[in-house]
Amino acid sequence: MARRHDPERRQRIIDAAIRVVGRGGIAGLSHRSVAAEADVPLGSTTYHFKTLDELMVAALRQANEGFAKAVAARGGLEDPRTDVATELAALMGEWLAGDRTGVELEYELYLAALRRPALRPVAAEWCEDLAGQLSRRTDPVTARALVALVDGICLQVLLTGTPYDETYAREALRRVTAAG
Amino acid sequence: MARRHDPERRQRIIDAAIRVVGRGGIAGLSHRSVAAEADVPLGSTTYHFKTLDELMVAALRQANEGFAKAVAARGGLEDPRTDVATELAALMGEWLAGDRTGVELEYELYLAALRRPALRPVAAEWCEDLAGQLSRRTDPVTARALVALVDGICLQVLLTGTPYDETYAREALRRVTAAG
DNA sequence: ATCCCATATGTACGAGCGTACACAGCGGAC
DNA sequence: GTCCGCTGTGTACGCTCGTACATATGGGAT
Repeated sequence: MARRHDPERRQRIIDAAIRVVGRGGIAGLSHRSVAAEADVPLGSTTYHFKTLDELMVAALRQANEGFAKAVAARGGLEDPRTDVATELAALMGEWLAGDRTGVELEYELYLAALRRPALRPVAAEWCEDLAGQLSRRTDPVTARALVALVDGICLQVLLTGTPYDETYAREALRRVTAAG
Repeated sequence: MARRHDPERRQRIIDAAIRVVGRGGIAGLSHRSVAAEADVPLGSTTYHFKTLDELMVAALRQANEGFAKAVAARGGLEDPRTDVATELAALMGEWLAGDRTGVELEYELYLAALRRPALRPVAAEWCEDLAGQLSRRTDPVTARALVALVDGICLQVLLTGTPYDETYAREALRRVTAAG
């Protein structure tokens, strides 16, 4: 049999789950499909994650961390010389530019919190993390509003198929940043 | 056997689908569950709706119409004496106030467009309808931004479990309405 | 009166699912 | 060295699902 006490086993399963959701959506997520993708036996997935909710929590948390790292790496949100609205609009453009796969995956896990209370704390983390980054440049209320607007704009692009309009996004974000 | 050529049959199935999604989410939607809810045989649902996507399109469209009617009935968006931001914030408060069932149902069908291209035109209709109503009071760009912000604020309430803060929503909406 | 077809129905099939459970083997406790 | 428990594995059960299909029937067209 395969080696025991594989410390990477759990991580391999999470990575596989993310690939499965990216390819076929949450609808295609099952203990079996993840096991096949990760090339581990069925019992291994059910052992490490009793329920699919648990697996989704781990996958969403990992996706969030990846996004946060990508934002931090870009660094524009910390540079006081850049305009927050411009920077956010550019960030969205970059995110939405490539194929839909990446952003679709993250939003699908994020939106799954609508019906799965277990995911809500992780979804809240995402909002708070982004709002926290923005709080270095604006007040908390504005930061929160910006996060909501970013979410709304991305969603409309993804849900309606409308192409992303960076100029429009920048203008809308700029209005929110303009204090009371 | 039951009577033939029942003209209400199709409508009964759509109504049942909406109740099923409201109760158990899209995950619980199947030809069988809808057939049971509508008290029709299985073959009836598969006959009228070859795929579940078709059924979801019909359900989302009906839900959208219900929402549009509710907004129109409130009427505040047409009264030039009211503030658009205040009116929208109040509308959201009303919508989010009761149990989550109604708004959860509509958002779940709406968000399903992320992965189901068949739903995107209907999701786009929803955005355009609301933006159209708002266009009587503001320019089209502002209207579009308001719709995005409304979506974002509602989502964050629903996804994170945060209680709705009408004062905050009104302030954020007000900033967007303030012309550039 | 006859025919045709959209509508309506019941049943059966194969696939995939979560779950449960018995068993295997490693590693630390003692 | 012995034992125990956590990690890992394979298999089988019962269920629900979409789909296909043979069949029934009513009403409009001819």
